[in-house]
Amino acid sequence: MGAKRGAVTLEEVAREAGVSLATASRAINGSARTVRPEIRERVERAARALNYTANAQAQAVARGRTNLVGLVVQDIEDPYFSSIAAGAMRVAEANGLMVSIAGTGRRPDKEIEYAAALRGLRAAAIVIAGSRTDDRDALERLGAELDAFERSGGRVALIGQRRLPVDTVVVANRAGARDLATRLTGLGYRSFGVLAGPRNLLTATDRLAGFTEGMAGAGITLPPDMIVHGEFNRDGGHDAMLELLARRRDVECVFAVNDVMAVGALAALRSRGLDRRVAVAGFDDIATLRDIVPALTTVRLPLARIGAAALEMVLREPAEGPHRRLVVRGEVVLRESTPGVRRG
Amino acid sequence: MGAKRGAVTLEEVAREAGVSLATASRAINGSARTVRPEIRERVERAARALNYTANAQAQAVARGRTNLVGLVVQDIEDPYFSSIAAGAMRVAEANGLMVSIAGTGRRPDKEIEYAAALRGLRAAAIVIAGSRTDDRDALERLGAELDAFERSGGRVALIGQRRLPVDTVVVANRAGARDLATRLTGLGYRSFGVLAGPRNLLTATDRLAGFTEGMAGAGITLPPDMIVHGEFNRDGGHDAMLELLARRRDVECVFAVNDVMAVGALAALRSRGLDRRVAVAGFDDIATLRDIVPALTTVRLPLARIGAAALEMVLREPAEGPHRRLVVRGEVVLRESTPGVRRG
DNA sequence: TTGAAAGCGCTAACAT
DNA sequence: ATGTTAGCGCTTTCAA
Repeated sequence: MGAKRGAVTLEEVAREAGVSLATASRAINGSARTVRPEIRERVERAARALNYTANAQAQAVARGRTNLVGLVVQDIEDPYFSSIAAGAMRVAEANGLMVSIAGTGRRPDKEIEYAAALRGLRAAAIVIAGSRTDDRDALERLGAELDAFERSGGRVALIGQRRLPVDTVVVANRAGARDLATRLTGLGYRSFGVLAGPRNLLTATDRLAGFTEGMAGAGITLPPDMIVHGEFNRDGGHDAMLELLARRRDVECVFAVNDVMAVGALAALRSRGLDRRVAVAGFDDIATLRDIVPALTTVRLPLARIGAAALEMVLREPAEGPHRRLVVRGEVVLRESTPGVRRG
Repeated sequence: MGAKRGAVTLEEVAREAGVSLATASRAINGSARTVRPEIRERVERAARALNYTANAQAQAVARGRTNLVGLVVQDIEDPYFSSIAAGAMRVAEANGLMVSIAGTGRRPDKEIEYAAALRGLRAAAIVIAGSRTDDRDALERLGAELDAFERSGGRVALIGQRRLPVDTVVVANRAGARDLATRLTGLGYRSFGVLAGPRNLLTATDRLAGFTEGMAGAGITLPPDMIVHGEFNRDGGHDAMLELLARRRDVECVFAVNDVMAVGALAALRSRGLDRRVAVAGFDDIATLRDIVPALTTVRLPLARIGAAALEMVLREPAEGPHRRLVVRGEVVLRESTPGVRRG
């Protein structure tokens, strides 16, 4: 069977069933009751016999639309993004869509490149998670590309990047960090350090800003030398923690702007024998890290729901007019890593 | 600009540049020096002016091939799979390919469904990670679908599923678990328990079998009631650990068939105050878990490399004849979670 | 209800 | 080197 090179085409199915191409198309992929049940049955049998699967590309060209959606993340290996992706993929599956994922490795240029590629694929929609640069130029070019994508008929949703005029799921990083600071000061901490991540990453800077605000609400100021910037990953947290310890030994509580960095910070503290003396808090509440010891105080983000919400938003008919904006708030979860200040 | 609905077509670019469709095609997407630099420049300028991006679907239909590869994983949120995906995506990017990812949620049917969808998309290749069921029927249907996919011109690589006649990256689960058992017995442990995962998951059963072999090599037999089956995730490890404790209190060392389960087991032990008394080992060496306390003894698998290797293998010209098979071995990493038996 | 035929946007012979 | 034209596999008018 299938001696011929290449895939079975609809024409072969039609011939096998003894009907026209058009009828075969209607019977298999077309709309409902325009074809007689008997014929339909015959066509379907032929299709099955030949193991026919419609060429989605050809359908896309003919129909002028695809069932492909694009998802752009920084790094699929990072649990933050893999959870978002999982949520988006569930929605895609529920809607019969295929998902094309691309990882940018945190290079803004790649985002633009992939957006263009997805425009080339005529993707129905594109969701970008993690475009959080504040680089004016890159942002502008991304905006232009997304604009072109929308004009060509696609829909766009961003996660977190509130500076572009498209549908957006906004994560309340600032508010979450503020709440966290409030709770931590409530626990009696007075001397804080922040492992702040990259300077040009909005997610990171928002969390830093929110935390500072929360501290201010308790009448505490964050000294500049208590802020250490670094990479947004485990090693970044580790190294920043060591740097902070080199600068100041009087820190009571450290806020790492994400959980993965917090884990690095804990490792650094452990290597110095300080893990019992310095409290650590993170952000995200990464599922894989919920069992670490000490259990990590953090701000829980419903990551999968965020990914799902972004795709759902973009799949709904566009609300012409202002772009939609869904704000997702995090919830502070206090755990053992911030036991509170012992008095006496 | 772009007042017209829909995307800019090559024809518009050609008209704008005052050349024929064919010339425009050659200048932009075609092979090299068949078009005069001057004209090429003119076409490129027109394309840029109109913000043209080739319709990849139409190209695919015309060329008879795509630059899309499919990746099927069980659950992208699971770090095991997200690392594999990251590796595959790196290779895809290096080769100018787009990656379509699908998650099956561990349902073999979904694997078949997605394979069919990818055949419909005329994907150049498809990599399936985690098809490890031993369900005869599902396996057969998957085999048939992959066969159809290959006959229609696509290439297939499997990760781990050695029972299907296609290119495969085989993870030496058995050997890894055997080595692990050998090392653990060498540490002085004599009484073992195994948190074995699902009965019908080959990855899990292979690891159990290998571990049993390794123990046998040290003259130890694994009593049937020391084996507890359960889910392949954190909760599965947690619950299985509790069940094991309910059955036997004399276990010295527990082997969880993957790291995520091991983390669950550690949590269970901790809840019983036994985390200092029972040693725990896992499998995979998940990056996100490398900093947990106690540091987890495990079998390191180069997951990203495995994903990369699978795609690379399938991208190379098919070695007609027997299907290729790349065996990846894991490496035992002893850490604090298995400190060894104290004598005296 | 069915079929013939004109596209969809692009590539690749085949001419010139 | 460039243009003409016939496809690629499918959908969708438009007739019948």
